[in-house]
Amino acid sequence: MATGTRDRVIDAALALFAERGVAAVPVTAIEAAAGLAAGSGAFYRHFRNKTELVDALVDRELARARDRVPPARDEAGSDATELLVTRLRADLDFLRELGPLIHILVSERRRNPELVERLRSTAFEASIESGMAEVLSLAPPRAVRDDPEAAAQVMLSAMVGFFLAEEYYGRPAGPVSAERFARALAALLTSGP
Amino acid sequence: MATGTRDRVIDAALALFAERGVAAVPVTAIEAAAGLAAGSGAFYRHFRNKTELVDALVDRELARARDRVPPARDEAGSDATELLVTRLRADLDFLRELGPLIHILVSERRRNPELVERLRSTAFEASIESGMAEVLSLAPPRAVRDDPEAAAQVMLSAMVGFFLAEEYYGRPAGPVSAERFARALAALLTSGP
DNA sequence: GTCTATATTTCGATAGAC
DNA sequence: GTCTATCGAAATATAGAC
Repeated sequence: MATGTRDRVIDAALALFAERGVAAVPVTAIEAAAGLAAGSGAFYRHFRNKTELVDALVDRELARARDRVPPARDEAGSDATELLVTRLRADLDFLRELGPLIHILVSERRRNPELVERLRSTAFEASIESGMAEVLSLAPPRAVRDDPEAAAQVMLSAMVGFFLAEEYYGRPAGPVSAERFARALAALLTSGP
Repeated sequence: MATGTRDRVIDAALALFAERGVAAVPVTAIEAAAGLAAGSGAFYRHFRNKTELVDALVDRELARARDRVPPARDEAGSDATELLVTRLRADLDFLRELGPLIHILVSERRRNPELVERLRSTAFEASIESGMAEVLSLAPPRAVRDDPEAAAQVMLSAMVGFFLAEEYYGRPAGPVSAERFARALAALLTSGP
């Protein structure tokens, strides 16, 4: 596999970086995990250095995230809360898929301020906007109607906070499962019966 | 200053670790930032190695966080939402104070699973419990009464998520200020007029 | 493209003078 | 306790055979 190795290196690095952090993973460890001889410079046939690998990795994973098709919605016969729960479940799955990339982006944020700004001004703002539209379409309570933008950020922040606690603590941090969390959040954001 | 240097080293390391991550900061950089000659082993008169420094740093900062006295509440004449906003403001200030420590704990979580568990089983669970008590005492809407534990975790997760977005993006990530965020969250969790 | 081998740099850690 | 000096280990990166 001529060009397949490059992707194997990225795959190996993605897992190692997410686990230990970029700075703590030597190139030799990446080589080993990618099935190359550790200590051979084989890595350098594919990337000039570790920095360039990080860039390529982030580019590839962000593109992958962008291209991900949102699952088709089956809304028939559901009430507002139920619809929102479905969305929140999908959001959490998405975050979980992106988990390794997120850890890397966080640990590399100081070395890549332009990337941070790109994410903020596109992904973040788009999330708020779409969250606002969603929540407004679902018979929201007064608190949501009063400031839909802030309510959308509450929704987004809560999901991110839950996801990160899950990641940090290894498993659900408390007695509240993801499903129960999503239901509680959805119930707060919709009037319900 | 005999023992003062030790604390200066910890202070310097706290800032550097939070900024770049523990693994990426060499001992020489810590020495320089603490006013010692970079490359001299002066560091090793105070700590056996970097691992021991991390332990001492985390211990010191966690003790500092535990000893922090919560600001006295002045509740007279406030309604439920207002009381909760006050609490959320204080929570966010607390998180901001702990910012550097939080980054270090996150980046070191794989190397210190016992510490992670200690945090989960004390700080996390205590936060949920006290959040649940607080939110139940404030004329909550039906969604909160249905599952107060989950509602408390929504509150905690939202605050953590907001705080982390602020930290990651450098400043408020979107058009919603901390104050506006706290108001929206408090309004969702209380019936309010 | 991958290997063995190695040059080079950086970092962790210690010895000994002051 | 801090310094200069330095050793040894580990990591980055290159050279050249296959």
